[in-house]
Amino acid sequence: MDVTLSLLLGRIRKAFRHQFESRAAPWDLTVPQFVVLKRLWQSDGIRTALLAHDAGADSGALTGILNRLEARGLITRRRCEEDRRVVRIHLTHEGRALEPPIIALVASLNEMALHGFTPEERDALVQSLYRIGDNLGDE
Amino acid sequence: MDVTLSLLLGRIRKAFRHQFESRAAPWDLTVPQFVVLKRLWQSDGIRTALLAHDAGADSGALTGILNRLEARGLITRRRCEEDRRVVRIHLTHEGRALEPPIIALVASLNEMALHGFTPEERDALVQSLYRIGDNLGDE
DNA sequence: TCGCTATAGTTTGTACGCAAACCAAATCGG
DNA sequence: CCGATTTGGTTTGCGTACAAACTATAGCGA
Repeated sequence: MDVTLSLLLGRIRKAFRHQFESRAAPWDLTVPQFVVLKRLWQSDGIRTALLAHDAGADSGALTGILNRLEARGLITRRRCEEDRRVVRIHLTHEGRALEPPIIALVASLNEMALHGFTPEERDALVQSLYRIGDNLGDE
Repeated sequence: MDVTLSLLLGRIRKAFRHQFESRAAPWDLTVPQFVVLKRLWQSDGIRTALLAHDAGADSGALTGILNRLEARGLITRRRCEEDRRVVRIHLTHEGRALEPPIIALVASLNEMALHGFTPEERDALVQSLYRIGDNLGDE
């Protein structure tokens, strides 16, 4: 086990991103942008801080991602009236329209990644990954 | 399994990096810098392209990493005499001296990540990760 | 030998990840 | 009610990842 684990994860991450970006080329989406949109598809109009947390990005990085998504007309920013420090992110019609094809794309990508795994193996893998996260103080 | 797998891997990656960088703080090393040094500890004097490949970075990113390691006196660049396009990377005394503490650090970090795993579970996990890499066209 | 092409690295431009500095709005204590 | 602190986001600076353009050197064929 000299693979250092992080090298292994890094290779998978790279392969995953490469597959995603080549398949998502028609929409010109990066993985982080997808993760942000995915969270918005679940609940539109959430605030920046929650979106950043759930998407696994810090607020600094999220600002740039949101700028690009906004420039492309996929989302809009709206100041919250009750608390004017808060910005709420809303999907546009175009942003919402991406959900079906992109979700299907990612589902097939996950299927590709786990091709040949039995349900038990998949479950064991996911459990192992959760355990590692816990061990490393994921929080 | 809506976790998208990539989110799970991303969280682990982040936790791993956080742990590494806090423990490696005395040496001020990033994970990519560590991976490059690790490869050099195995075989000093290899060429840039091989180093980039084995460290999982492209040559473009490696240039920056090597610049920083060189500026800190951990490595030196040397033009190859037979083929003057090639640059060979050599460890300095300081760079070589980092090996024992950093290797020990990473070993304990891997141990932390896999705490509570039986040898069989560890093996199954590593095999699963290799299979995923293959499925995604790791190459 | 001359031009063509391939190869090794560096440079450049975009997109993040992360931490720290910053600004504006809200809240708290006296 | 006012100053200090806290909170929500943006900006900035550094370190990659990745792709594309560029430079220098090598090797190849006519």
